[in-house]
Amino acid sequence: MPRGKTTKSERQTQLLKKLEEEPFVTDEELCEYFQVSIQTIRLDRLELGIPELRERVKKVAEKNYSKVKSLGESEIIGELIDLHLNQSAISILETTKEMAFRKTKIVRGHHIFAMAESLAMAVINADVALTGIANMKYSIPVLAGDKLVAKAEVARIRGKKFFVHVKINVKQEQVFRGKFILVSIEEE
Amino acid sequence: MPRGKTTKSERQTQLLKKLEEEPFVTDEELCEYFQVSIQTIRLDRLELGIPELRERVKKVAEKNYSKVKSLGESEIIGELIDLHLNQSAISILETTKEMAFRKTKIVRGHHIFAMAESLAMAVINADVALTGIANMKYSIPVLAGDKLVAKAEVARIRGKKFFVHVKINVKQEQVFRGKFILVSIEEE
DNA sequence: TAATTATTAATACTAGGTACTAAGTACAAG
DNA sequence: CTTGTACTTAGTACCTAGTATTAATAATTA
Repeated sequence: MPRGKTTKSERQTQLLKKLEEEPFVTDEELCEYFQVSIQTIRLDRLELGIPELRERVKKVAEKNYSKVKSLGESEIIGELIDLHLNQSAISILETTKEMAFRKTKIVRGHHIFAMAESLAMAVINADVALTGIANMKYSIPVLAGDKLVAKAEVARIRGKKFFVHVKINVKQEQVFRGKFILVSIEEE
Repeated sequence: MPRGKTTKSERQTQLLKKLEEEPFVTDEELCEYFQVSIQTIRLDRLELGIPELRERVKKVAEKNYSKVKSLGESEIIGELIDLHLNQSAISILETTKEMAFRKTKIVRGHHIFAMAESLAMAVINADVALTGIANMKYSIPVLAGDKLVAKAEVARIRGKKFFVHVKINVKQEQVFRGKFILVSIEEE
């Protein structure tokens, strides 16, 4: 729905909004949408520092590509900063607003669970481990932007079963604790 | 490291591999890498049906953009197919290889947890709910491609606390069960 | 009305291509 | 040795979605 004529600043505000919703729009489509010439759109982009379509597409592609890659590569959520195999490990994770509910900015539980689970697996000296049973408790809600520090400790090893305790803190406060029983699967 | 001269089919095999690893490469960079003319690269791409750089970038961007959007919109993992508010709910989720470990094809625990958690939240008639405590048990590993069916039942409501039981099955076998205690947060 | 701001137009130039034609090179078969 | 075929390179015209710049016109404000 093309707008009727408005002021420059109004148009620029709407332009920003429009591109946030629909970033893959050409100048030509924009100038039809706003009922102005293509040069006006380009001046607006110049003033607002909005890059051209192809740059916008590239940015989205690169951001997501690297995300997918790093997740596939490491298979650990968060950054491993300390590791004593079969004993203990520490990882950190900076939470973002993408991990949280829009309304409350509370980080969704499965992100915290994923961090704990992957750290528990990392600390085990087995090629492949699988979560058997997890008993866990969330204490305080985590907000987007909080920096999580996870500590894993191997409590007991019994054959193929590993008992790992994971605690996650924000600053000095514990926000999660869980007991994982991991079962190693050996290669045939 | 530019290759020494090889055959056409060898080069094309390597080209496919190269672009899978590094999809954001121009023909010019490729022709230097393979030590052939730019036209050869273009003929190769034509024969192999590989689109131009800008199309490749666009594809990656669109794929990931829509993924982020759909995840943000629904905030439920899996497809909700039945819902009796404050009583029970059913959702289904087709697992993919992206959710699994590369080596074993076993689906990572947090995806199963996320499905259960979000279904538990969906069944509650509260604007925003937060996982308090979750006690859970995985029984059988889930393999990439398995179709998960989750059933949630509200066991008890006590003030702001909701006790929800979630069971996830693959065909007739239970692969997960968990008890969630959700706490509703009211608006001020 | 004059000055200022906003908009439109026009032109030259760019990257990273497509599509096409033509010519050159390598190598094995006759 | 020459011919045929596959492969490779070169060159041209054209495309999209722009940038950067200059100039002219329209709208607003002092």
